[in-house]
Amino acid sequence: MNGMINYHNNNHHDSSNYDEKMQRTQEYIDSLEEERRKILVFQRELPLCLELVTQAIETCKQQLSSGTTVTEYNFHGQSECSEQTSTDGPVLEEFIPIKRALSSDDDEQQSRKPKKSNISNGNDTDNKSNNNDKAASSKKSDWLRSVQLWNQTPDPPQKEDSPKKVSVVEVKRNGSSGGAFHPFKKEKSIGANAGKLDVPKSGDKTSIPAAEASSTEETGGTSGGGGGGNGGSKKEEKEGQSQRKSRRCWSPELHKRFLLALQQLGGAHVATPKQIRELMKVDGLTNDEVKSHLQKYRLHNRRPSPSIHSNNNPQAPQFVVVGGIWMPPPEYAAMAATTGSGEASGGANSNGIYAPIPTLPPPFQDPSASLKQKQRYKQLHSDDRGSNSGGGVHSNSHSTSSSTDTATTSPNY
DNA sequence: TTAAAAATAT
DNA sequence: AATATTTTTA
Repeated sequence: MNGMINYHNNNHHDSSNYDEKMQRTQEYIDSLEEERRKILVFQRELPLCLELVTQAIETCKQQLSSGTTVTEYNFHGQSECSEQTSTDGPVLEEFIPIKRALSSDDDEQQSRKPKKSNISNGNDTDNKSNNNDKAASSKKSDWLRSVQLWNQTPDPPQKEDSPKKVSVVEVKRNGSSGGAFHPFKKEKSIGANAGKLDVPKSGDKTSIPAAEASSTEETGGTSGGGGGGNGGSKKEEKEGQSQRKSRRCWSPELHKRFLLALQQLGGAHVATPKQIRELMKVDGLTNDEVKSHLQKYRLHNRRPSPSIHSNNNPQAPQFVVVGGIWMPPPEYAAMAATTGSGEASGGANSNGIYAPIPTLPPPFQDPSASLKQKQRYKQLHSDDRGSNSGGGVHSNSHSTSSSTDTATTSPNY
């Protein structure tokens, strides 16, 4: 701020050289200070960096005040940077990993190419040329905005924090209104579960996708390829199956329902899209959507890597699969203990990631499910699941009832 | 530019 | 119905 300090007001001094040096020093200090402000945000992560910069500033100021020959602090002379832990300027160059050009929130230059906004570091070979610090303030703000980008988790509106620990260190910018702009807004209280779940989806698939401003709510905001408001036209396109459906977003609630259905059907591998859809009772949900989601779910569910078996990595949260459904061990234990009703809420954790599993113990499952399990027995065993050397637990025949096979994996889904 | 999610095709 | 591929979005 107040970027320009008018140093050298009286440069009448013919020793222009001196003034020049002073000026450059001052500029450098300014740059350093600005840099420091930036780093300040990452105080936790880059304490040493902060310290370095601070020291550098002090050093420079001393030099400036003492008026001694500051002459050569050639910043990027990479020459001496090797040995010196001296904490002087040059080091700064290392720390500028910042990439911006992430989303600029509000100002959209539509259709503008994202010009590469190069962040101008303080450093410079030709400091003269780019000493346009015009950007001083604006630059700062931009940068600050970008700060929260790094973990900007697009977490959906999601019901407020569950009591669970929110361990994340991140700075969320939730508070502000601007935050989530999930196109869909579902989040009707499902907990209340009026039985009717308003689906985020537009009315029906068959109808022309176009005019969807669906009355009640939501419809996929992202106007699809058709472009949202295509008032336009292009009827000649065969209406039957024209545009792609607008992308539907599976809200946590929706997913929760999905999981619920899944569990009632006996697991992801035995459930069938149609059944799932019917069980979910979500209005407007199509088979294809469920199918797609199921596919993704299975995909994520698959054993991540055979390699890590004996390696119980303590830091990786482990999940246990029960009847084809993932659940965190503690919950599983608890549930197993109580044999209680399956209403352990699951679905999405606070991160908005799927933390699967409301599950119910094997005891009660749909008879049809078990039937299907039998039908599908071959398939289940044809895939890679036992193929790897691991401790092939499951080759032994298992009755349908005790289908609990356990495995550990990453919590990806 | 990549990766993930959803839609669509086979 | 399951899986593969393509398209869209972050």
